[in-house]
Amino acid sequence: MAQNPAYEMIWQVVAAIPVGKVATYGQVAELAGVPGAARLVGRCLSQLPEGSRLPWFRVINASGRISLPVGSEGYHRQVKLLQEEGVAVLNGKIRLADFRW
DNA sequence: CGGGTGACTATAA
DNA sequence: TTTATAGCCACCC
Repeated sequence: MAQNPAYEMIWQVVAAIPVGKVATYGQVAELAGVPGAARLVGRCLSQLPEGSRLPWFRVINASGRISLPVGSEGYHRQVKLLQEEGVAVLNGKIRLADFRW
């Protein structure tokens, strides 16, 4: 899929996010060694195959919200998966205590 | 090399 | 709190 090292790093970082916690795109980018490339992270996740084991749902934007269109299938799935891990999602916002920061 | 794009961000109004 | 704007980075024509 990605021959590009940045993508592999991103996947590695996302896979390292602990269960029950979330991280922002910007933070993932930084930890992946490509600070400032938050958009790259989003691009990377958007291209993930559906059956991927990557915990993509643990990645949210800097506002503590899900970056998928509200009401979309992906949005709904992300909320469900997060709540199943104990991450509180109220009014579309992830509880601050669930962030890694 | 130039221009458009996106699951982003920070800042200003 | 919401909307605009302007940077951001890598990718793809």
